[in-house]
Amino acid sequence: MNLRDLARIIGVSQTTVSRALNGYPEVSAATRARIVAAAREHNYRPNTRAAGLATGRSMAIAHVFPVSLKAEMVNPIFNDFFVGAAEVYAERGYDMMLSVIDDSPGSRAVHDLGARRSADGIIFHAPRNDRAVLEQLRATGLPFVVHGRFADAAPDYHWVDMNNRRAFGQATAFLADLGHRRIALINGHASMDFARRRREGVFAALRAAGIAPDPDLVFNGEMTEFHGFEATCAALDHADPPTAIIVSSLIMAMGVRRACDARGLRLGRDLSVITHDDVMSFFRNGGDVPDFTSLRSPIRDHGRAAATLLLRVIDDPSLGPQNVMLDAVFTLGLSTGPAHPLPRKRHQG
Amino acid sequence: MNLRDLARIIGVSQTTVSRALNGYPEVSAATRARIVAAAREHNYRPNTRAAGLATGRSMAIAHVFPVSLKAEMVNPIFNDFFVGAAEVYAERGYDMMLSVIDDSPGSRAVHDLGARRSADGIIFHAPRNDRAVLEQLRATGLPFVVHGRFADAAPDYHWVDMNNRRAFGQATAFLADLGHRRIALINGHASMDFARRRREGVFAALRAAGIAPDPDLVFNGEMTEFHGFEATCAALDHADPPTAIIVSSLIMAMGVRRACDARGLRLGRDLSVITHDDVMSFFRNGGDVPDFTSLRSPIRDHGRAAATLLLRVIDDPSLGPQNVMLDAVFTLGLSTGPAHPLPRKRHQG
DNA sequence: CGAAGCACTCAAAGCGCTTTGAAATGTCAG
DNA sequence: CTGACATTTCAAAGCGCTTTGAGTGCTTCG
Repeated sequence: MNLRDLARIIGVSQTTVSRALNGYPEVSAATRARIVAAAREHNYRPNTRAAGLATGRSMAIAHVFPVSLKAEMVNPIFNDFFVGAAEVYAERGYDMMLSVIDDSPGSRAVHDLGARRSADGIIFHAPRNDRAVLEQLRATGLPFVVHGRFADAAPDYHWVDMNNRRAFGQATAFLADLGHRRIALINGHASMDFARRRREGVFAALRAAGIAPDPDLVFNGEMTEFHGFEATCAALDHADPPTAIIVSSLIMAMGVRRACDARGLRLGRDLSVITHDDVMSFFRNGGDVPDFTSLRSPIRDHGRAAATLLLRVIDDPSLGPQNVMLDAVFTLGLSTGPAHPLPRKRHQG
Repeated sequence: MNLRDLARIIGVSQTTVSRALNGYPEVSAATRARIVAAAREHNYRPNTRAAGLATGRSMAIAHVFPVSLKAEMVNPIFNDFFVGAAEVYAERGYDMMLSVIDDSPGSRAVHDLGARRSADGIIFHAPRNDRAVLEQLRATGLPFVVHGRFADAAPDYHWVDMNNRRAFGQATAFLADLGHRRIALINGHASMDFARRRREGVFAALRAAGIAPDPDLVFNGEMTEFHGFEATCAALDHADPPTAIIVSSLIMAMGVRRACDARGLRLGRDLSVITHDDVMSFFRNGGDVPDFTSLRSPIRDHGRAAATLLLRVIDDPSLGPQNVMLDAVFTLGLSTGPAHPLPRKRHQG
């Protein structure tokens, strides 16, 4: 059932049907009602591709992951992000596309995204410290919103991010106030922008507290439970082990907990842990009282914010660079307490 | 840069350019080389919508989640599934769309998916025991592959699923052989088809071992760490508690482990646990030796299998119903051992 | 009463591509 | 040299929609 057939059945022109269904005013109420009824009866839906070709808009948003970070796409935070974004799109009739694209220097993949015109806008995920991609994005001519930020690039593009520096600085200061002097950071890959900002936040707060940051206590790696476990073991095996650990995700924190269990350490007493918590639907940080003291930043809100911003920019391309900075909420749980130095390792003492 | 401009620049007709770029044989090698070079030089990419309108194919696949199971979309297994499917699509030039659609009885959302023609095929996720949706899918006229199965419907549609009955029966038999008589099952929502099949597998194997299934030991709920934790607590509080637990996902198993830790029980000695393991990138089941005895079924393979099947069906719509049944691999870990009845609860003894 | 204005409707052009059917060119046997 | 045939190229139609510019039939006003 297409527009022509429907118009023929009703006995009016295609123009009138199109106008009636798209809410234009030049159609009498009676005609409109007749057309709407017929469209419903015949289950008519405009062909997306044809409408897109005619209007120049495809009513789809591309969510793009650089292939260099394909591993990131399996990060479950994106599910909540997607759900948040999808809610916004659904209200406005947009479809959502997922693309893993080659972002290496010689690649045309980002450019093609624009040239092929299959989406009206881009949400770019998980930027590394590589601003070349930013130029590629600009060259597409499509509006885009970056989830996260490019390091060392002027913030003259649209982005949605959390305030990593502030959140991790706050956590560090809190631990320092509790008397902790040896504070480890279990972080994502060093090439990720958020990881860099988080480390900076921790280091700055350490210095402010008169503590010299120790690079040995920073552990970079994939944001997996396994990495959380291994990094914790490594930290505890250090000659001068930490009494507190700041963790970049709840999933890694579960690995931290497992490592503590394995060594008979109790969270909040033998070892203080603060974790960033994306507040994903699939992981709850304990029940009424959170297990972990945490920096909460609901990732679904990030998805909503990014999608909302992108649609705004699509509606009004003249808009100057829009930056949305979401603050994490510091939430006290059971995993932190005053510093109790761990017994030195046996071979040390 | 569009086809017309490009053709004008090169000095040939649009037809020739189109044919040259799409690999048709009616173009001389010399002309083709000239055209390909020019296309590359001018960064030409065909407009997806226009090509789609002309060919009737949109080169996109829709991954559909019923809104009644929006909660399911945040299940991290889908990330690995997406990545697997995306790999297949990338090879063939397909885009991937994500849709959460209203699958309630009166809704036209599934129908619209077909009528709007924005995708060439559908992968339908996480079916409930509701075959009305199956009819809606058929009515779209689009090829579709179901990830999972509809209960109580003839398998006369394309699906990809794991052999839930067999896997969970195998796990149950294994535990029974170790002397366990009280075996609990921590499962997904009862309305999910896979949950039903898994329970059937467990019950059948119990009966085969001469054990009467106890519905009290079946716990349905969301596949979250939290549900794993709570169900384990509930199971252990039972008057006649289980000595073994079969768990439907590794994430829930992490909740089981947490509950054991909280009660001072050791996995594999005080309580045997077998978990289904989707082998997601984000969770590793221990290191070289798996922590949990598990039924492994790499979800990325499911994604690849479903996408491959769908493209096959798109290429050849006359294909009869194709069913891909993936078997889980039973992997021995450290979480199982011979039955040791737990001490009865105090108020009982 | 005729011109002007209004409300409504329509035919046709165009979005950028693919594909059909025809034309131009080249090749070769007779 | 001609006709038959293969090769290469092209103009034009069409995919299903939106939108422009042009009507059509009424009402209203000078």
